[in-house]
Amino acid sequence: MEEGLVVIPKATISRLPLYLQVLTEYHHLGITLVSSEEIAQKLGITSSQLRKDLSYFGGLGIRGAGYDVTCLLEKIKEILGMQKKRRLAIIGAGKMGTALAGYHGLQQHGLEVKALFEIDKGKIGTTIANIPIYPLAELPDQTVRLGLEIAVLTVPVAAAQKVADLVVEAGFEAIWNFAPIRLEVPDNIIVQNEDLVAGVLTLVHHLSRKIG
Amino acid sequence: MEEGLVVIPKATISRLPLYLQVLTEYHHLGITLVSSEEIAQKLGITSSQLRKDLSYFGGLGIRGAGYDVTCLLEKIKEILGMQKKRRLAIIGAGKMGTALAGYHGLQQHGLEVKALFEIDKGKIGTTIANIPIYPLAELPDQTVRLGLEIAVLTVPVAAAQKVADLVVEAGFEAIWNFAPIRLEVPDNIIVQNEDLVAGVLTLVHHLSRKIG
DNA sequence: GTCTCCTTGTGATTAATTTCACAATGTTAT
DNA sequence: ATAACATTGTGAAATTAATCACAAGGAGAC
Repeated sequence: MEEGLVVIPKATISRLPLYLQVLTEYHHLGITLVSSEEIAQKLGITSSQLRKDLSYFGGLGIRGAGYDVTCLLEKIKEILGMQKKRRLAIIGAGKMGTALAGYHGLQQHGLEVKALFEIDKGKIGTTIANIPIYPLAELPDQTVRLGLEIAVLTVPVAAAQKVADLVVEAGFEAIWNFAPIRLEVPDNIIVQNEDLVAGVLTLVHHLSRKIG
Repeated sequence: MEEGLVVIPKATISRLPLYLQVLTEYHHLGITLVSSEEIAQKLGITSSQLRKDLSYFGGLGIRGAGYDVTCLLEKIKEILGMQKKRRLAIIGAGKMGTALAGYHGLQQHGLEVKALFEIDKGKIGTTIANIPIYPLAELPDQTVRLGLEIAVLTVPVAAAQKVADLVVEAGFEAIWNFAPIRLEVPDNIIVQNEDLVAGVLTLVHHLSRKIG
């Protein structure tokens, strides 16, 4: 299985964060070796799917034994591009912005929240979780000065498109969008939509099939 | 296309919340009729995919004209099981729990947050966004009293499995889990994982392919 | 009413993904 | 060193999903 020649299925990439999650758990428990069957059961998938997924990245396992947890963790981090630290800015210091600013999970995965941006004058100049809050007008300057790459949009839906335009203008490479709207941005800007409502509606759909 | 006989693809179901999102947008703009091509462009999918998806639910469109926005919205809400209101409880009144308690998007989709649960004595007895905070010990009683159905888990990862056990014990039907861990629960309990880290890591992967 | 135009709905086709089944190959015990 | 065993890695088969292409049918003009 030579890398570069083979295209890696989107479906495989989408599962890598899950693998990262359970492997991190095993790592914390001090487990060094794990079989595809164990991981698969934990995730509710088949072991052959896990093995097929991992096979795209070369022979990572040890036949007869399983996978080395540390080794596999490193490999997945590499594939996901997590070796390099990324600098984020949160746009919108409301409830959700505040929650994300204080979320340790980001830091733990190499994601550094360097700045918050707001229009509310009362918040500007203060900090949240030691992260300074700047006026939105400073977005272009601070983007360059701090080397910001990813913009986290936690603004009201009515403002989201306008803020997205500013973010693109300021030179961000990617947007992590929490507003329930499809943003229109140039093709070279990466957008990841984090639609919480979509998630819970999937749950509601299953629930209504279960209990009516 | 007779309903009941045909199985609806999972992929189709997973797109319904997106359709709901853009249709709601059109509805607010006062647009009453929309073509599959318009919706598809907004979502970055093909119009034939949209039409195929909708075809599973019967002839919802008007040939030569498009789809009636209001009518289609109603139908999608029905399919997703959104007609009935659902009662939620947020377990963990930290930053994320607070953010969700004040999030209007839930209310707008028929999801009523009736209670928060905490172990921190300082928070118990107070309210967040007019929602009372109860001690975790009252979970079983309040679940019955308030008719709670969906538990939103916004507790630290170290506590998540234990809290999930309590939630199942208390009689909840479903769990919306924000902790980055795969919960082990009985088969009849619905779990929807909302792993924010997974979302942003997908973004990081794309970013590292783009700029290294 | 008829003709033209437009957009849906869908069978057929192609592509993507998952599962199967087993050969390959490493581990462990003796 | 050899045998018995366990688990990976992977072609082939099966399943699921997306796309194509066009017939069906409703809207609007005149």
